[in-house]
Amino acid sequence: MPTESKHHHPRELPDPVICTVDVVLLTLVENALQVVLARRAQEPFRGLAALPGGYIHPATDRDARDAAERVLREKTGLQSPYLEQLGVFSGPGRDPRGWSVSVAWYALVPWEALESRWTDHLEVTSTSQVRGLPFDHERIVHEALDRVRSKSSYSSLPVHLCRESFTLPQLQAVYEATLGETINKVSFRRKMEELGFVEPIPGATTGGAHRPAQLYRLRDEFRRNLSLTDRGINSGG
Amino acid sequence: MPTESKHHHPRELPDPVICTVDVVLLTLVENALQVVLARRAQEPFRGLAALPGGYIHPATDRDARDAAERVLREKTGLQSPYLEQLGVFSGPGRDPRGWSVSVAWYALVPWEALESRWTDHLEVTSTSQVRGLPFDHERIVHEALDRVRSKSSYSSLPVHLCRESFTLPQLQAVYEATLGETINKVSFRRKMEELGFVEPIPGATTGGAHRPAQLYRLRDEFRRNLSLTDRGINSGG
DNA sequence: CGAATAGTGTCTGTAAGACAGTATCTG
DNA sequence: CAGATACTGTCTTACAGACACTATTCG
Repeated sequence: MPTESKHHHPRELPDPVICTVDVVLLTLVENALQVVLARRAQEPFRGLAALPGGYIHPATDRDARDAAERVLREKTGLQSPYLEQLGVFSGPGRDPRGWSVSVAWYALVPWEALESRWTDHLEVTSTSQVRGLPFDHERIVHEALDRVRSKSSYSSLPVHLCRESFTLPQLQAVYEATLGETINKVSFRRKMEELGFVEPIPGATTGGAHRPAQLYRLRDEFRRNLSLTDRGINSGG
Repeated sequence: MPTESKHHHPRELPDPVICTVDVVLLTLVENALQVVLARRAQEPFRGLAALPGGYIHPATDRDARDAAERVLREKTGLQSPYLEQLGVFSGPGRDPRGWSVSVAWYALVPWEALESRWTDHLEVTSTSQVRGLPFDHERIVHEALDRVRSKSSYSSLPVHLCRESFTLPQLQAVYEATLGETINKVSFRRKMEELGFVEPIPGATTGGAHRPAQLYRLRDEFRRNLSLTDRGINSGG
């Protein structure tokens, strides 16, 4: 990858670049998408709520994904949520410490996974009103939301916001929350059948008032890989 | 983004990370997708054909995209091809110099844009037989191909492999090349009408034998932004 | 039985693919 | 006019959305 044309001398390395990871951790509270923020323990922006992030540690991280998983673990205790790379945000101005590269990731977890390990340096904000974030974190959040919305329209992505077991009406509500629009019930169920990433849990149904609903679970093959369709789950992608 | 918990002392920075960009430059020769490789002028892997790449230069690059554009300019003379971020490839093993982060990009250009500035340190390889690339460049190429194929099925992406003016049958052939499958002619023309990213050039048609074809051009609004459809241009996404 | 939620049957409109037709050039 | 390529009209099929119907619980 290097290209400089100094001949015969040991070549100069360019100035070092600050290498970090940032994670947009999304969850659903009462069918509204929320971002999880962590109060910063260090400068810069100490005390401010920001995306969970940190330096890449070449000594211990196996790659950038590993760094993102470590950061998530350190700040939220989450072990292995659904995690996907969003992209790189870079430049001299985004971090006051200097020219930086941040590998941004987004993660989806059911609220219940967070609730148990909650600590007071964490907070949740509705995605519709994230404001005042340091660095370029607001831009990162918005790009993550765009990505999640777009992927939700043709994949099993939103299922990772659901608990271990869920009903189809619940899953539909989750899709509607991430897509920001209502979905036709019949079409939705047809699509879920076609995509085949959920399976009914034999004999398990919801209790409570009204007709009980069949409980479903994510099929194992789709824990790490999404199920995709080209024709779209809703009308407008 | 940093998280270490040293109190009151200036915190230790982690070891530096090698920061580079790599570009998967794609073009079409006789309706077959080709990758453009550059022979490496420097160690490691001096003399081997590899993806055009190089260090990020914090002193002069405004961001990673700027670095990728510079690298492309330096190695191929290309000024501003269609260029999109693919993602980050990282880890201790991919570069013999040490723990590295490469921001990978893919670019699409018409063959004619390259032909003129060709130099002997460049070579083209059919995407179906890229082999023996250093680093993890083979993986990067394959991910770029997946991405291009997938985006081609619902966007105007492939048009960037066409020259300034082109006919609809030519454009269809380009789509078929990137998708690797034939497309129904009527459906294709309906889709192009619907997507609306091309416009007929008034009065311009092809010469030569047979019925002349209407020449089209990319509409200005879609030079930097793709035109998207949710329903797919071909059958299988 | 009524309210409420879960789940299905079926009709209709829309959009994609197949196929065959018409159009326009060269030699 | 034959051959070749560009373009279009139209039929058929598949799928998405609308809507109404049935099913099953609780009180």
